[in-house]
Amino acid sequence: MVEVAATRRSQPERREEMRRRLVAATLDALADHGHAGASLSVILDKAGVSRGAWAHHFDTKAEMLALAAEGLLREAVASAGTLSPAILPPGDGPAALGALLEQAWARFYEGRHRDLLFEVALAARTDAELKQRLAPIFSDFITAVGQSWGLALRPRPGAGAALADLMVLTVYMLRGMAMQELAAGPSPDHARLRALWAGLLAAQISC
Amino acid sequence: MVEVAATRRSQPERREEMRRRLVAATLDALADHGHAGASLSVILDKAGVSRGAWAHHFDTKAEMLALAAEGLLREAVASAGTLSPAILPPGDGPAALGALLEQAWARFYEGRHRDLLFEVALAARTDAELKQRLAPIFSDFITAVGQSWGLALRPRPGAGAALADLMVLTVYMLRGMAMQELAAGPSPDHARLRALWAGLLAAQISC
DNA sequence: GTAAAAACAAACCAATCAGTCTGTTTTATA
DNA sequence: TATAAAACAGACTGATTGGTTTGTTTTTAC
Repeated sequence: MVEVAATRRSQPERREEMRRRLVAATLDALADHGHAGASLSVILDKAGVSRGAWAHHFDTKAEMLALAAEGLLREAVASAGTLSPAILPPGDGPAALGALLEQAWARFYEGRHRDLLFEVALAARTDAELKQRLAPIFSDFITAVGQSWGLALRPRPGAGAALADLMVLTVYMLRGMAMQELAAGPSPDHARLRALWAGLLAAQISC
Repeated sequence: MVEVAATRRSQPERREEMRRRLVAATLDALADHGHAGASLSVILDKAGVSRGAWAHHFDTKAEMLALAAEGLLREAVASAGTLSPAILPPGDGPAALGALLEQAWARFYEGRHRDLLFEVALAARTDAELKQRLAPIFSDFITAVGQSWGLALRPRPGAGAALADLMVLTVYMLRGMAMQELAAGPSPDHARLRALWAGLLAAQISC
């Protein structure tokens, strides 16, 4: 009889991995079924975790959801801070700005990440506790975009708009476009519209 | 004993009014509690309608929700078509465009209407049947904005961007801003940012 | 090695979910 | 005015919800 060596793990290891699995499964359930469909049973199935084990690590579903949402948004804030400087090709304005837009689009406003962002924002709307925890992170995201994307950019001499403001407007536009794709499906026009936006920005920004 | 004269109503009247009440209550519940919290019981409480009466008029909650969402969006499409021409003050560009933006903002992207728009869009994401019914209306909205807002506007001679595209970008920007307010609360910067965008538009558009 | 604590499993619970069933009231038809 | 049909009310149903309870396995501390 072969005895499979039960991988012995310390309790901190166990605890951390279990909580990580549960939080990940919460986001998976949110992405797959939306806030309304992400029941505890669905989440636990995805995590492969029993109800009893779950209860040992979290008091309520709301607490677990809040933790998952906070993690998602904090990562987005951190990611926003590292977006622009590295990827901007030097020289020609519209193309470089276009590349920045495409990076932001792909990172935040397509696919699963976009879906989660919207699900979490909407969930917070009607849940005071969740809203209180998430609202400041949403604000941080905009602040991060405004402050850090401008690092590799310079306003053109005669430009009437501050760099930070232009970057915030850009993010808002991408978000609205993302919502359109979420609701109506992807549109072939959108890549062209992003390039058009980059061109308008280039009149204000040099890089 | 006073006999209150029971207001006699025809069956078509009854039917129509009951369905109208139920659809209105569905939107109220959606606005107040979100998709996840808008249970049939909540909706029926708001409507003041019994379960039996409801069942006589709708087969499923999903069907009623779809009808409510369709109505909401079709009204928005119609409203988008009548937005610009009447309200634009003639003459000076940035101010007129600013007024257009503020109109659009107030009509679509503030308060209850904004909340419902987002709730409905997100609900459709994970509900294939609902998505199939709503997606074309979301597309119609963008088409309507692109086509009709340009009626009172003219591109400036040297402008590189089509009017319709600029209007669509504008709506996307407003939407993204709306989502920020939904998630993080209203921001005093946003009115300024809208005016800033109106100024940038004025470089491309004369009116 | 042994006792305590942490981790885990699964049966269980009251409340609520969407939807149905049965019977009553109101309107329409003849 | 009698009969049928539509409108309505409220009790009821099985499934599912978030959460609890009881008992077992694994890790830790002595």
